[in-house]
Amino acid sequence: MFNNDNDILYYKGMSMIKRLYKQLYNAFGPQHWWPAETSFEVVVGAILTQNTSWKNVEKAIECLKERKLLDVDAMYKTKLKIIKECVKPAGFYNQKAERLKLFVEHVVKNYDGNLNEMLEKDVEELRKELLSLKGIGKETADSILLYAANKPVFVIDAYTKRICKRMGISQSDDYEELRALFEKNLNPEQYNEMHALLVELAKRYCKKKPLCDICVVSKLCKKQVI
DNA sequence: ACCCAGGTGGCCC
DNA sequence: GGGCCACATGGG
Repeated sequence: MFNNDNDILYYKGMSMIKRLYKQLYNAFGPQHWWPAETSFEVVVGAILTQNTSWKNVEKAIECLKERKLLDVDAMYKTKLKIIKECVKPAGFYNQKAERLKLFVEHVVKNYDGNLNEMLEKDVEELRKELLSLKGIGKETADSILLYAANKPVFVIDAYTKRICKRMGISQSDDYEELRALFEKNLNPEQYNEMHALLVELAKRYCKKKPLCDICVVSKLCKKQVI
């Protein structure tokens, strides 16, 4: 047993991804993701946060909550115009509102409005189903799979790609290739935490310019975190 | 006045 | 299969 996580020997023989996980977890602690109370809220958040800061998404979700629209049946019955008003702060509001509508329509028509029934399906089948919906691409689908359906799927986002490149973990831009790499190097119970930790890392050190994630590495190096 | 944010779909070649 | 572009608000 190792008694000190900062001891270099502790990391010997570990893959870069495993090591990064340990080091980020030591530095930042548990992230308690996804920030949502229900699985439907995860779905809504995942769609709204596409190329949008979480701060803006929170405003939109707050509005939906106040109007009692954070519910499959309620949203299904609500006019598109109302959804658009609520979702406005999250940007791209025309298409996002439309895509939320399409999602709830799918759940109502195929699962009698029971989202959990849909989420209990087999992973691969569910992934294909999600990807077939307009407005749900790989990252959004995998966020829903991991955080709403509790499936062992790792989520790759722009931050993850950037950090991988800068740290020399992988130069690949291929989504599936990166996903396979993380899934191979982590336990399924770590997928949730790792994705959240990478986002936290990026938020702390990659704020201003894309290039500055080079300083992520150097800053954390100085602190002997990485 | 820029640049960016926890992407996606549609078009082009 | 890759390279652009529109989509839109709010914060630095």
